[in-house]
Amino acid sequence: MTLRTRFAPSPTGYLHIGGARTALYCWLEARHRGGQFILRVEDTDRERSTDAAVRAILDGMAWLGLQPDEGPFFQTQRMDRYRTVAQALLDAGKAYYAYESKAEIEAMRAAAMARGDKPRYSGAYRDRNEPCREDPNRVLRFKNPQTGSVVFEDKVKGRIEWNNAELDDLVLIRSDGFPTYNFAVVVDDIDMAITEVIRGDDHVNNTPRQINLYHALHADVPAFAHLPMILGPDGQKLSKRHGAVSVTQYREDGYLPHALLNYLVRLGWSHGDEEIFSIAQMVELFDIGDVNQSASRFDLAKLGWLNQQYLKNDDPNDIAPELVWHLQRIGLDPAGGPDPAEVIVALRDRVQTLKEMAMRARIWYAPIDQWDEQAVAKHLRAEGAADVLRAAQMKFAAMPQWSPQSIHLAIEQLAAECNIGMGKVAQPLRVAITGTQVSPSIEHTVYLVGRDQALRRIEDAMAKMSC
RNA sequence: GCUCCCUUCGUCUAGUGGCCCAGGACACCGCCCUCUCAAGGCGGGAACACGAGUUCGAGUCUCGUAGGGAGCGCCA
Repeated sequence: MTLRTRFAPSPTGYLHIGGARTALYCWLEARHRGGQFILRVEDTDRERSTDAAVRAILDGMAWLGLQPDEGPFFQTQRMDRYRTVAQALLDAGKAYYAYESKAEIEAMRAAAMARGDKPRYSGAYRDRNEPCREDPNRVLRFKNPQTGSVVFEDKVKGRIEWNNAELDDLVLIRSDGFPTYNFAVVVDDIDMAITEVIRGDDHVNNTPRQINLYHALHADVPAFAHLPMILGPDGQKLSKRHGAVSVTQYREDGYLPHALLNYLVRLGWSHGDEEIFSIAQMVELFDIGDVNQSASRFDLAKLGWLNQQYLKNDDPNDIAPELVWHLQRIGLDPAGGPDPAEVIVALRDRVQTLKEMAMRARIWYAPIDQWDEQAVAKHLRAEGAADVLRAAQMKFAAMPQWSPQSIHLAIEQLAAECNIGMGKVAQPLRVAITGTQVSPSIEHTVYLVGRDQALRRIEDAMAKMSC
């Protein structure tokens, strides 16, 4: 039997970091073992599910490159199937109707708590064998075994044993006729032939009752792997407070999908001392059984470092479209300036994100809009700066070829001729070209702005100096 | 309250009884390089939650304590 995993988000919001890692692990496990990865949308909560959320999840997965082999399937389209299975369970005497109102159940829970038990349903209708009747409170409940225990070998957490006495008779079909989560998942996972259920460890508690359902339905029980949570930097549950939680927000913040994937795969899993993994390596090395058991915190600094690694090592031409996207986002016209791939090479040692890169690239795509007056005072109004700029301007105008190498040579010559250090040439030039005292190497700064623009900006700077 | 899960540097982790007076990475600090800012190179500080037990020997096995988390829904 081939291995099949599934990612089963509920469309009540965007794809968040925790969900993305679950999806990644499901996808990797399937790829690693030559199996299939299925996407199923758990939208039985009609109040909170939205089409926009479905789209957001699909977009997030597409951006990350986690394409499902099958799906998306939607639970709302399988209602008949759940009802059929529920009926079968009822006919087999493994389920029964119960008619308590919500208030009565509340009272039951309170009473159990008062006794020091966990709040649970009493099973009052379990053995009454009453004839079925119409009632707004009618739900179908599962006859959970009352004795013995459920044992399963979790691929991440190890052996987990649960006493059936701890479990109450869960609702299968709600009073509105819709299936509950625990019932729908089991039916779906059976129908979709899922062999390995990988999900967040907030589901461990559901697993024993689901296993009992598998047994009642005479189905093979899949393997389970429960992933520890991802916490915010402060150790608290990840939330909007912590900045970006949505995967698409990471695109907007300038991260490469590969970097995010790499960060996520290392959060809870490792392979010796390795930090950087190509997608192919992840697929080759990942094993769900090697995943850690404890929760981990999200560390933006490390993601930033990883992102820069990819910025530095990927082919600039591959990254260029992403940079163009960011340039346009901040209102810059990529056509009105240098080749984005060359910009990437000039800036990738200096920034961690494409968003920062786009902002720093402004100097080449737009005129100087604001002068750093401190820089002007220090470098432009300095002794001899005017002569240096004039000389540079002449050299630049006369150069047969416009390239970083030739510019570098020209500046070196100029420094030698005037018998001054590189700094005395580079800094005034930098301020003239960019309006600030921080930019990439001077030859790239000058080169990327283009010859015409360089000559013009030097001219403007000299005009500024004299007034 | 009850049940279940978790616990190695600030963070992510290596470690499957001797190779560990605990290794790597990020972050931090220092030095070098240097036209600014970076990147890079070199170096530094920094952890086995606590207590018993098993063993010749424990980060590694067992039990307990403390701390953290999850679940206990006609939510998923």
